[in-house]
Amino acid sequence: MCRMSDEPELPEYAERVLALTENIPPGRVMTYGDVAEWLGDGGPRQVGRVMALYGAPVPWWRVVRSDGVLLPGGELRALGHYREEGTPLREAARAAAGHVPRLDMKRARWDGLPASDG
DNA sequence: GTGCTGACACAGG
DNA sequence: ACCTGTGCCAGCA
Repeated sequence: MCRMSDEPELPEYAERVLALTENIPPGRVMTYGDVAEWLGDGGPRQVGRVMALYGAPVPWWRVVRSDGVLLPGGELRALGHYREEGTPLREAARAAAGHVPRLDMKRARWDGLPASDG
């Protein structure tokens, strides 16, 4: 009822983002924009903020950029999980040259449906 | 209110 | 592969 000022949206929105992040099946990923669109609120930047602030306890590596570029600093950790979960990566011969592999968004992108195989 | 910044997205060079 | 500009939403000085 008499809600004088707006509530802090940090737990509300954050919890939804985190819930969806945990909802993402192994071997699959969602983009920041997809998460925002799936929730029907906020934008990719808000999702990014939530992940940066509260994404620690959740599989944050399953939320990536549309480019498929791994997070700077967490690339090694994320890469370990990807290889562990079998997430489709674009591992070209370049990877051996010292380049960091990117995600194969075409196959790794998840639409939010539990029965979605790809 | 204004301006900058950010785990973003897309188009162009 | 690299950088630039624009659009987007929210937080902060």
